[in-house]
Amino acid sequence: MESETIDQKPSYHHGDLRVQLLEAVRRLVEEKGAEGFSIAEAARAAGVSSAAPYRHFQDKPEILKALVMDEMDAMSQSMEAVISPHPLGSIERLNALGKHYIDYAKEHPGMFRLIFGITEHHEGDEDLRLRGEGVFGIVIKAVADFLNIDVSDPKAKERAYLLWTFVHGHSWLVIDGKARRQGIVYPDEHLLEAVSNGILISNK
Amino acid sequence: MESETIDQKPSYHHGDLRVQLLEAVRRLVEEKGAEGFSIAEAARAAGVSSAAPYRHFQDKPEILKALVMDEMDAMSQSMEAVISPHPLGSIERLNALGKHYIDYAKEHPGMFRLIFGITEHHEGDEDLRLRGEGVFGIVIKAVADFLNIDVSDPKAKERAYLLWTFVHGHSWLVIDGKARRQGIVYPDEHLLEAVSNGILISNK
DNA sequence: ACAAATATGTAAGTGTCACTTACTTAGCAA
DNA sequence: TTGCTAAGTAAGTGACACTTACATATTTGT
Repeated sequence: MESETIDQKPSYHHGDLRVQLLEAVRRLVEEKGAEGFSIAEAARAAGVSSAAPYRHFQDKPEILKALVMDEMDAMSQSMEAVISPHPLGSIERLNALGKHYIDYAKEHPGMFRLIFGITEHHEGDEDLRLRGEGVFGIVIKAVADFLNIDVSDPKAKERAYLLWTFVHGHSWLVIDGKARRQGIVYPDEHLLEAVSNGILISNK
Repeated sequence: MESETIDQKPSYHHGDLRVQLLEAVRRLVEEKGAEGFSIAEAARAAGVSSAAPYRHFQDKPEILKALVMDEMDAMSQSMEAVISPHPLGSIERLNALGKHYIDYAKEHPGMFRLIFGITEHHEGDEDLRLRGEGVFGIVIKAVADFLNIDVSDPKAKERAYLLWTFVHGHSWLVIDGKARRQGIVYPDEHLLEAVSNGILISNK
């Protein structure tokens, strides 16, 4: 319970601008997409001048990066959370991860596009790469456990990548409306099962 | 041989503006991405004022739509072309389609993002939906032929969709650099084989 | 052949945005 | 208290999407 919207001492200094800007940007990205939001509007939402954000972030890409880093950290945690109820090495663990990815895309399409589509101005960014590795590592681990091989076994990474391409592709096609527009109506669970069956079980 | 860049009669009317604008936009999209190009710059490239494009297109989305429609028509044709050397019902036909999709993404990432990512301002557009259906239909047909079932069999569409999610996801991950940054180095052919094997052959 | 209608161009706006610069204010450390 | 610094502001600059009023070609009807 720090300070919420309650304390409105309209002091010259905002006191919590960085955080509130990121909140505003998150909301705007969700509403208008990563390309549709403007720093100016986020500043208005936070009640400061349009120049104020530049005291906390260099430019637009840097704001987006900060948001993505926060969200990827949260993603790692929520991924761990969704697999925890299922026994180690079970296929349910893997399906839960896939479902989680797809659900996230459906519930937060704007953020999904941002997180898994960013790269434009962040091609060599090590902070982002590491976080990506963290998330992907969870999948590799689950695959390795399921196949009963070591995480360092190249096969684990290869299979994990194949699963990733599916959920990634499916997520995009769903949030872009392309799946529905082509009459694709299979429930996610059905697709996930078909995929893990084809990729992991058939040629185990 | 209509008129090329050769005839430079600087008449008031351009004569070929629509076409040249689309060419300029295609180039700019490839250089700067679908969000990075500007109508103003395309107009400069075509040697006209920044207001001229609005005689041919209502707004930015409409220019992009025109470009996408042209490109999807071309895509249908090139898809037919790449499968034609392989025997009907062969797995090579399918792999050729997948390879073609991935190669297109790699060679024209800007256009790929545009074509397979558009939807922002075109959610209900029937022209685009139909063209998507045309492209997807080619895949469904190839799958049906391979499985020796009718194209109307729901199984054909389902399997085709699974293959689509894979090549779609893989293409995005590759052009976004996420695959390479996570140390994914398998050749496309290897992945394609693993997938068609898992999705189509194992549980044929 | 010629005039009117129409298509296609321009110049000069408007409003918004990203980002900068010069200045101001508040908080903190000495 | 004094001054350094962090974090605001106002007022720009230049680019862009899109509009409006006007200009010039081309086409069409007679």
